[in-house]
Amino acid sequence: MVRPSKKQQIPNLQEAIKETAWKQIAEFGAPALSLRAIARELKITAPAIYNYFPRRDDLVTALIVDAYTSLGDSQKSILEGMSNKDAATRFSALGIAYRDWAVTHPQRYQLIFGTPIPNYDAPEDTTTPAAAWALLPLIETIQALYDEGSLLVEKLAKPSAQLKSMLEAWYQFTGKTAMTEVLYVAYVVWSRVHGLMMLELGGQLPSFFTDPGEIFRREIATMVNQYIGE
Amino acid sequence: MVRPSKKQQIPNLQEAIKETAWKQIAEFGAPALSLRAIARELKITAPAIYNYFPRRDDLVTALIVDAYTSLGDSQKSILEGMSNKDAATRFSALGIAYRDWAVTHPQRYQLIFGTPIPNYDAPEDTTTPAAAWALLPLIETIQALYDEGSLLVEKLAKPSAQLKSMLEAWYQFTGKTAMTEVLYVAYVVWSRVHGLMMLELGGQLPSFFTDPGEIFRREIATMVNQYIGE
DNA sequence: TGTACATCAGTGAACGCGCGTTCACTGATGTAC
DNA sequence: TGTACATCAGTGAACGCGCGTTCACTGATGTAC
Repeated sequence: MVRPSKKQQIPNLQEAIKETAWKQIAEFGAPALSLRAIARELKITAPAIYNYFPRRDDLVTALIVDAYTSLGDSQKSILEGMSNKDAATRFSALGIAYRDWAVTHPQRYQLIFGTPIPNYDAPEDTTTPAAAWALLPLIETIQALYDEGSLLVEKLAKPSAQLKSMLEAWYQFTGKTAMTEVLYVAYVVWSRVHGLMMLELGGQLPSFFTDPGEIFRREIATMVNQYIGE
Repeated sequence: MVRPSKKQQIPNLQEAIKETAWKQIAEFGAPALSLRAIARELKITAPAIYNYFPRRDDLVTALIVDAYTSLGDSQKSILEGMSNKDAATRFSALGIAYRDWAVTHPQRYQLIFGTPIPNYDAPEDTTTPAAAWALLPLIETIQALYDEGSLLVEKLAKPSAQLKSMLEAWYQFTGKTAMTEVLYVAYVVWSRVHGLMMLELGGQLPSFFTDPGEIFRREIATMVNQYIGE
């Protein structure tokens, strides 16, 4: 007969904490995340969490980094084995995958791109690289289009001096790996995709909005027509 | 000599409460809104607020409705006196005004279009009409373009059956005042504009992003080229 | 003009609650001899 | 194989705090006669 132990027996408690955190974020929203609620659900005491995350913010940071990494991985893996496909196809696949990831993990999406959690200060040195990682596949793909000459740069209006210097700074920031035109297109593409996702995930659309995915795919096609030639 | 009164003397306390609420939302974010904090700042006691807002959610609802109304008024007033201007000009002015409003009132923008407040349930019958009012000028303007034949509907790909029926439902919802093609374009336009604003207001852009407004104006111009002919 | 009374906006105390975090502890497990 | 000891993950009690909401009250103001 096994005596009930006073100690918990959850293997990999660190992961269990994060999983439970995601569950709660999904249910009550990121701003309502609470260590005590997590502990309650895991049937452990709140201070036990401190063995893995010294402060609440550290847990939030870990969740954010995980989310960025998960998105970045998903973007990256969709491109793998597609290098033989043409530019427009790769670009579209990236867009579709972006939405798929967001729809599958709406909480993760809201956490990294939605309204920031109150009283949480993101440590930039941890958070920014993770964010850059998530959006790198998009930039790289557009840069590849540029390199092969199928990005319709001549269609772009001449940027003002101020915009030019801003893009220049961004160019420096990327380690001169992505051209300013590429960065501009990437930003515009991302903003469009992001806008659609925020509307779709925000839960504020009227109930007759049954197929935001269709509109999303059409917008991707629009962008392909607009920015990709050949 | 005036004896100090035990009672407060704030004229129009209702408005003062809302103003203070906005101030706090701006500073700490909407999810951190607290009646006690508002009372503290106004130097009144918390229960006094209950004379004006029976529950915390009622205050939040009032703020949301005010925000929608404010945006709608701003959109509407920008169109006034512009009926003699051409379609593209009116459309652009609406877009620029949208951003101006959002930049001037970032908290209001986040409250109505950002991540919803946890533990707050919006009363749809109050909130939805206000939201519709805010976006009406955009829809009306695009409908006017459609009516005068300058909306490039032939450029739009044929919608799938599902998208068609969804737009049909929306058409019914507007009281058959806006055509399905108009609604589609309005949604796409709104999503683009919304995406740019969320990125700009989210505060998550790197510091070298000095001029998101320029990109915004270029996107408006892009949309004019894309959707408006003649 | 002066008094008695009703109204009602704001007060102050209290409620029950959940939160993040600290602290000394316990008891199961692994290690050394 | 058996004992002594160190390690350390998780416990339980406690802290100080802020929250939304309730309640009986007070006292300034307006109204009726």
